[in-house]
Amino acid sequence: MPKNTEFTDKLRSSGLRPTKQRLKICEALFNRDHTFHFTINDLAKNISDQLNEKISLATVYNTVHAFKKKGYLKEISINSDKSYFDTNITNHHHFFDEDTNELIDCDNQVIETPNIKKNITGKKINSVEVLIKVATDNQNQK
Amino acid sequence: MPKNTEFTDKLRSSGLRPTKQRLKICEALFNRDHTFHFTINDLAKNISDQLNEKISLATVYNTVHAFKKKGYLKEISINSDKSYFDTNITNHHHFFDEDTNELIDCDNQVIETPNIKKNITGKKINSVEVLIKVATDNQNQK
DNA sequence: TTATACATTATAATTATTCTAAACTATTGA
DNA sequence: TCAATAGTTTAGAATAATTATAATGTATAA
Repeated sequence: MPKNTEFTDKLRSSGLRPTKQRLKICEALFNRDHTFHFTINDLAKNISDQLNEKISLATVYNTVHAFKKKGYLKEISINSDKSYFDTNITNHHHFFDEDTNELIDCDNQVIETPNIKKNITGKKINSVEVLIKVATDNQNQK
Repeated sequence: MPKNTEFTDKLRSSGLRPTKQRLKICEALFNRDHTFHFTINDLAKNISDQLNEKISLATVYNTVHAFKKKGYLKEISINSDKSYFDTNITNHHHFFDEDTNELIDCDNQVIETPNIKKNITGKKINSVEVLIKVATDNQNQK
């Protein structure tokens, strides 16, 4: 659980100015025991509700994308109507519960990262991710 | 390559009325040698340019979603700013070329479907899909 | 053939996201 | 310490994808 000076260092070390807003966003994202998933709206709401700070939505967008670029966040694509982000930046896989729209992390103990037998010529593999969609047994349409 | 009467049967058998528009959309989607990926805009444009038919965008949306619900199409989520659909409804995996934004199918010969060692209690696995992101070697930010 | 339930359509509404340009602020170095 | 300046924030406008609406049209069952 890093304190604010650690966030300041973290930001500075990656060339981002440690502004008040960015520090608040760091606090909301990284001052936690567990990693989690969020949408930009969730985050903005959380900051205004829990931390009692009003940060412009545009700034939250800017900052989240800046953090993603610096590798502090990952973007996840499950359904296309919203962007989800993940504070767990390790290589890991997901269960997606289609009943509840809940996204659950799981690691290589639960799902073995598959073997890639052939690659695209001249390209480097950046990530290999598995998405498992689950739902309760007795329902078959969305 | 089914002819229109086959599309009529296909639609009727799943409880969808074989309207002029739906048949045109079937033609655009399924009258092909290979499966492919598309956005709804692509499809609407293709129908108006290639097949010389103007179908309301709302109808294309309705129809694509109806086809998805019936299992004639799959939706793919790679990036969140657009919805992609796939006429290949078999269980398969994808390479995503981050340089060109191109999505490439690959089957179980190329990527072995991974073993799931633990599932969510009370849930049924609906799909297991692997997404491999690749890019040219000497570039590391988006 | 007609009634009706389902489809289509143009357009408006909504939603997520990005853009813009002005005001603000962290940093650098005089 | 104090500007200069380059990077940031902001509200609001703009854009783009998608969904809703409500009137018109059409496939189908009786």
